[in-house]
Amino acid sequence: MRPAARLPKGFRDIEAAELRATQAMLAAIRETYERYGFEPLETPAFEYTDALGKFLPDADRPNAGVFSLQDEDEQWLSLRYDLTAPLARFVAENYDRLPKPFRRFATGTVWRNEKPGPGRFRQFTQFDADTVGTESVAADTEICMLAADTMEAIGIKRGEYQIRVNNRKVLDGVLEGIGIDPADPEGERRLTILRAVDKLDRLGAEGVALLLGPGRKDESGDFTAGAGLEQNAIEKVLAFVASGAATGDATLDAIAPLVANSESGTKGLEELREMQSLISAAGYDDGRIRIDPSIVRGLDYYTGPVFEAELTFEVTDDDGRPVRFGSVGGGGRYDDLVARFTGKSVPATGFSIGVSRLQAALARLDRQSAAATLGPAIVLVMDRAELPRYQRMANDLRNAGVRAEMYLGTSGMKAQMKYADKRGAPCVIIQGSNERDEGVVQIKDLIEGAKAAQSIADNKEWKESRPAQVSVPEGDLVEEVKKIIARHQG
RNA sequence: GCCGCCUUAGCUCAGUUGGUUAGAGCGCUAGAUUGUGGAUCUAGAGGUCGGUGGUUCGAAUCUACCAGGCGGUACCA
Repeated sequence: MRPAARLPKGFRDIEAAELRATQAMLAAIRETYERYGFEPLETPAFEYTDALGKFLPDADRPNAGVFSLQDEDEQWLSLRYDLTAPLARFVAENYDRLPKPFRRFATGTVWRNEKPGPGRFRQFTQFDADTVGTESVAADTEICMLAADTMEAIGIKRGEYQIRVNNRKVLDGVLEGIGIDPADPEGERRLTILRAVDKLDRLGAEGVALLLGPGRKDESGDFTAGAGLEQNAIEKVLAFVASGAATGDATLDAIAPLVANSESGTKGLEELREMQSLISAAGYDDGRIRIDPSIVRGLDYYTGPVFEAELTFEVTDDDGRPVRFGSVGGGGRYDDLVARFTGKSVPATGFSIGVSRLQAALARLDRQSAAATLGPAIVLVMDRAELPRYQRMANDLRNAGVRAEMYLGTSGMKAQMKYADKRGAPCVIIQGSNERDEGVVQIKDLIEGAKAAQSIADNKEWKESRPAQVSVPEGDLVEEVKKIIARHQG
């Protein structure tokens, strides 16, 4: 039986135009990260599963969320699901020789074995920057500024994005205030609360209130268990989440009374105040970076500041319905990740851009950075006996830095013209026996030709007028082709 | 994982109360046009109607299960 030619679920092929746009975006991000002084680092796609911390509890098998396989020595390997866990492994393994703080950026493919959805795939690209080895919130602030600069570097205008900042310690302070111990190792409830608050933008305050309390039934009738908080506890959490004000300082003042009785909350508030003063000193308090108590992040390894990059414009799908892309980047401080390996706490903070998701959002906006790239100039094969001659023309063009190819198929001239059209060729080079005898080549500008065609309805006229076609001496071929390309690259 | 909706040609979709050989537009291929991508006209290729069972004299149509897709929700360490 023949295998079906089919793409695995949740994966996708990426073709030329998108690939070029991706490369352009990666280059812009990289340039920004380099400018902040981060160094590139590449780690492999696979890590030992235990290094990723991905074994199922109480089982000898990796978590279902990661793609895993067993090596010949029966050790479990998993494809990385983010770039942070491999960084922690790298730092732990090379700790002594690395400069501290250690600052690196990394980009690459990550894999998650989860249910795919629109804009959510099982393989995608992230671009991370992290600073490892300092507790200073200056490092966190800088990461936020980096995130803002990066958004602008890839063509998102000021005002179209926002970097939102909060602090887990403040949140813990609020939880303490309602009788939840954040340090409780059985902190299921804390995580449930975090995740509930994380859904604020999607479900609204009423939805979150249900998730904090008895639970919520969604529109399909499915029920989600809640955190089981008392009514006044729910109100306290929601009050905190809603305490965002017009300015960072006003927000901080609004938060202050809510965490005044908590040591952790007070510490977090101090950190936020320090960040706020650094942010405004750098001028990023103009809306680029904002303190927002509703940002919590669903992951539980964050220990201090957390950030999210959001797009503030609406994106619609092909049917005009609004699409929720969620955050296009996020991060925060994770002071305990390296300690998993060394036992020694190493403070770290970082940010990850979801390149694929960001690009999908930009594509919806029709804002792909790279315009349609011109195809190669095509040398038509009019006479197969003269292949070497055509080959030489293509070579001359290539040596002059012009993308060119000789038609490599075996079809006739009409098909060759169609091929050139489909390839987006700026022009074709035609030399049949007539031209060869005269020592000339015909060069047809396909883009001008297409424009001219719009005003020609009659086929005879279309053929005879040969729009946008010139005859030049063979020696002028390269120069003429360059002229045509220059005209269309403007 | 759970809930709901959907699946007919490469794409977008028609298809009567279940009734002969399942259609259209676009796209594709070829010709009209001995050496010119467009336009026009003509012809052609392309379908086990998502799969497998069931009901029926007869199923694209009804039904059960499965797969895939979409949406919601959960999970996303």
